[in-house]
Amino acid sequence: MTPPEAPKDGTASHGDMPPAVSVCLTVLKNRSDFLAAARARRQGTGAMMVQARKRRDAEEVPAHAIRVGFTCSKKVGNAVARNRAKRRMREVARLILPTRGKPGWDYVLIGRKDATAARPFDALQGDLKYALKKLHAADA
RNA sequence: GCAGAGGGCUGGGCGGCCGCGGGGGCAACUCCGAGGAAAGUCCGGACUCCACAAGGCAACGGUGCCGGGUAACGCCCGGCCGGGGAAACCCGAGGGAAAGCGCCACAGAAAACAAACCGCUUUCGUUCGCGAAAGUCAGGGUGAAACGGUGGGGUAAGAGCCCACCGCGGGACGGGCAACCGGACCGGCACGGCAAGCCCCACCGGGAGCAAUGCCAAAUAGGGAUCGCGCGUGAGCAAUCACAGGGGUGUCUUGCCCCGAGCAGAUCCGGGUUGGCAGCUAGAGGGCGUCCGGCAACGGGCGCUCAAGAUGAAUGGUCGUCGCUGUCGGAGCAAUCUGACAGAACAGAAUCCGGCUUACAGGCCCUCUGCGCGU
Repeated sequence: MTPPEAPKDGTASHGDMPPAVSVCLTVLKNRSDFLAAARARRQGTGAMMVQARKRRDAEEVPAHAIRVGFTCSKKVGNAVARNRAKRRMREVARLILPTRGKPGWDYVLIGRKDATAARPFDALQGDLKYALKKLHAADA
């Protein structure tokens, strides 16, 4: 039931696209970045928790970059379950963040037991969009 | 066909769209990219560091029928013995109990070497209920286990006291590489079990691990406290050499190395980094075919072919379709056909190999045993 929707999603995103400069997504690797994000705003949804932080100018990261990290603790399940949850979140982030994310921000997506792996993909995308809207609104 | 036994394989296929990691390339692009257990981290190795080697002794840990295979093993194969099963086949920590110590609950008279509760027999006594002494272990009862079992002779009653058979112990000799098997003959029979209690014997084992280890870069510190060692002799202008001394691996011997007038050693406290590259994937390598040796595990030859290397950690996300299974509905005598919905396990490389163990939806194949049916 989704294939007709897929192109529509693509065209819709063209409108929102910010100037092409900022489309680079990088991955968070340092523990300190994760800790900083954890102290900032958070928004829970059905299938995941999203943390977002606007970086300070002093940090030595390109100002327009959008950075994203993924966390699945052992509570999510065994290695197979954790990997699957991370992959789905990574895919969702790849589709949504270049258009809906804000340059200069760090995002951390946290997986939930069963929910992250089982939620329909459309709904998972919706969750992230919703969370971003709430987080950005709270900042403004 | 039914019941049972053993072994092996597989672990959805195809196609869109969008991605990720690594190699090659200036680029376009192109090639490769999870498992049978990748798991538990239980054994065995390779590799690296701890400076290193030989022998003796001691300790600790492991292994434990025999032979073979292997780089090695606690693994695998073949065999032996014991036990279970009608059979195929399965199970067994399976060296030593006359080196020593220890233990053997409950029950029972008695649990390890000496003993006699009930009972049986004889003699004596008797208040005729029975009591005492002696003989005895066949019968009873207990137990996981009780001076071997059955029958006969024998006797006061009994007992390997004697005899036959079975069992047991020793055993010339024969077979086998061996575990072990057979066994003439001899012995009236003695010598209980537990070694997954200590132990003895044989064999094996140094420790730690890829966060090993090496290089580069940055940053911080060139900290503080306590303890301990040392200031030697000879030669030489000196570098240095020799000796004494100190230290080093459980210890000793032999040997070796380091220190040897400094800014070194140990412990604790405090602070900082926990980035990049190498190690890092081609090796006892996997697969297919074929030939040779071997009962087999396995070994050897030839030909072709294959190839993850990540590090907040790639190897995917999503959709369609086919196949499989189940439920419900429809058609059909039935096999079957068809529609809708649902389900599809255990599980994710982390230096690399050989094993073991554990988890696992569904499906497929081979061999053997017994019974039934047909020809």
